[in-house]
Amino acid sequence: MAYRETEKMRNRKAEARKRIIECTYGCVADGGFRSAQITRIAACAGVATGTIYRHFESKEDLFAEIFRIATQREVDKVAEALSAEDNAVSRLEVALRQFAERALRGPVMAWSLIAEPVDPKVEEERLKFRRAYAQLFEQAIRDGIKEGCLPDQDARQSSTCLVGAIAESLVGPLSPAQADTAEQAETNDHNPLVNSIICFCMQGLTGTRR
Amino acid sequence: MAYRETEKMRNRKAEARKRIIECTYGCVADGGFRSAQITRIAACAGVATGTIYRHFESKEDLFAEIFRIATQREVDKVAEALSAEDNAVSRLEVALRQFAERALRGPVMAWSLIAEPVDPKVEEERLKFRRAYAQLFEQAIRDGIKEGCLPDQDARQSSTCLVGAIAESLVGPLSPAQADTAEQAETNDHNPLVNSIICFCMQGLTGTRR
DNA sequence: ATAAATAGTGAATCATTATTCATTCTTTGT
DNA sequence: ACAAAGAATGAATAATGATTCACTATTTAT
Repeated sequence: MAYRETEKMRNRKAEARKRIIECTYGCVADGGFRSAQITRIAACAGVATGTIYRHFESKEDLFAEIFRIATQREVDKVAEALSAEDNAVSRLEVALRQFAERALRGPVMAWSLIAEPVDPKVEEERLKFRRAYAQLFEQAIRDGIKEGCLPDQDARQSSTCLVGAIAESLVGPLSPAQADTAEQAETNDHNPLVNSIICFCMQGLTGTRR
Repeated sequence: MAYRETEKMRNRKAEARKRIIECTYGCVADGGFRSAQITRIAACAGVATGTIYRHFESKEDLFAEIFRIATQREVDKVAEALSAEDNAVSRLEVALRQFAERALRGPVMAWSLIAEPVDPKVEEERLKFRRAYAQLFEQAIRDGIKEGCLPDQDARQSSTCLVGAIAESLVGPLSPAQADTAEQAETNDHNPLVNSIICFCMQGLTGTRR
């Protein structure tokens, strides 16, 4: 025997892998999954196209991983907002605002995560992503019901509606055609758009029954 | 001169066009846009692939038209529900139910219209489609505010949230993986899913302020 | 230094479909 | 019947971009 993988090599490979991931992330944040071709990613990462395939089974797998990473960041932020020491209604409100404002701040990535057409494996991740959000909200809603600050309701269904209402409200402002409009939001953190969305959502949660 | 387009020919061409549209509609309703390849559509319509291009500029154009037609049907149904003689709140509730129930009854088409990845030109139609719904709801909300049965609110924003909440709630049940679950709905018109969605939405609209 | 083992390369290949266009078939008016 | 005009055909082409793989380079242990 002559060659055996050594620490040094392992590190180098890990770095290359990391670089590929970062470049893919960058490409997606910049122009969506559509614009992230293997050739471009490879060039950006300073490796040959073939090298990508030493680190990932396929483009779909790479994309799925990028999606997971990007998603995790967002979900973590919302989870953080929901774990504050406060009543459920306030926590939900802060979390919803976090969700919407972050999306408006990174519109291309948000659009990719929410609405860009993607391949099946990535779409699968998207469903998980949405469910992850919904589950966080769902738990908070249950808390709220227990605390008595929310009326009894189908927590799962309400959480799904929350995700939908926010996502839909953002699709317009986020769609590539209107990136400029969204950019304004970057400099304006008292965004009336966000306020209206949250108003509807909070009413949906807290409103009295007819 | 020897040949000039005659009524008979115009009819025949119109029929061919109609047949192409119907077959495309059928393919989409059956397996989504993805499964509607030109070859298959042509075979189904009993014409050569080239013939498709005598009637439509491109596949995208054909799809965009199909999308418009399918959409119009749905939007019309909602518009109908909203034009009833009743107060705005009741009309909105009936319309929302119409929207959701029709989607569950034709899950593949609904999925294609709401969530299937499609090409840019078709995606454009989708945005219009969603806006068309939103506009209908928006007007009804304005009516409701005027009538006094809805509290003052940003009608446009609320309507967008309505569309989002419903669409999101349906994406899970509609996604191709779960076509079977949706089929149950076909035989069960007292669907609890629909009721929960509508409950949230109506609260979002009517709820008291905190 | 040498050889075994693995890593990296990138031009060539493959796969998928939409689209074209040279050709054939139909219709129409004389 | 004939020829002009247009309609229909579908095999061939084009375009795109992911993936492969024969080859070169590098690393390691002796």
